[in-house]
Amino acid sequence: MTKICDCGNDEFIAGVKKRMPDDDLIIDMSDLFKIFGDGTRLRILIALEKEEMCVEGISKTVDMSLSAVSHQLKVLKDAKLVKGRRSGKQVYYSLCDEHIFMLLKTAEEHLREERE
Amino acid sequence: MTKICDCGNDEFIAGVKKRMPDDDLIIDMSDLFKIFGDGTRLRILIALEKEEMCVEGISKTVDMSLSAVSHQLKVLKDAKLVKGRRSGKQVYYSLCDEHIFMLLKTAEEHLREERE
DNA sequence: TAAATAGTTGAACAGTTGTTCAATTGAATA
DNA sequence: TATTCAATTGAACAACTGTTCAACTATTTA
Repeated sequence: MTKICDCGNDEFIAGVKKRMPDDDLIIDMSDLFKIFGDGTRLRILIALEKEEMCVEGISKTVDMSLSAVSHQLKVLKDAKLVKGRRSGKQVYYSLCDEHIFMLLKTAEEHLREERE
Repeated sequence: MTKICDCGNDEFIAGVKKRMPDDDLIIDMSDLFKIFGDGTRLRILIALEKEEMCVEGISKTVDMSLSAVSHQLKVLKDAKLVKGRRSGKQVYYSLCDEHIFMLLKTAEEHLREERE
């Protein structure tokens, strides 16, 4: 008979809702994570952390076709995660923001710890 | 005539490759990010950071059907991000690991900074 | 200017994902 | 025990995603 769960109480739910970040921020967050959530893109980002590279170099490093890499670079560029600078025939890509790399490091460390 | 890009040099590529994390880790990382890359799951995680809740409570908080929430809870449970404890008719869910929450906070802060 | 090289782009396709709906399970209560 | 409530599960379906292929653009070199 006793109500254990407070979830029937609308005020309780409203209280939790109020403490959540606003919807726009949550959408932005999940969009950002979505970008990291693909192996090819993640490998491109990690590769670019090591070296600035042209598309062909990235393609060889991550073992993906030139076209596939170029498509993903566009996604990363649109998300302002990488930038390209043209030099002659090549376009050299690098990370926009080293800052974003803390995210990847944090995830990496978490998983490493989880492993042993 | 001068070769500007070092990407034609196989040793250069091999060098970058060697400095990358191994494939398994990259797959684990992208799998983790994939989970955060969905708005419903992200909202569930953020809600559970605030309060332990039963499925109906979560469902009301994130404005999704009971079934949709339950399906996503299974994904989160399989990934060891949340755990459930049964108490009577209800199952109460909470975060497995507050540690993982640093990731979300890092992303949130990054986006907040980017905004203004 | 013509050819070659580096990269981009759009359409198409297969594979994956998330939600809904209906059926089902598990626990408490009448 | 039969009923009710809370949650889970599986199938189906639509929407989305990532790769490939072919065509195209931009820059350099012959």
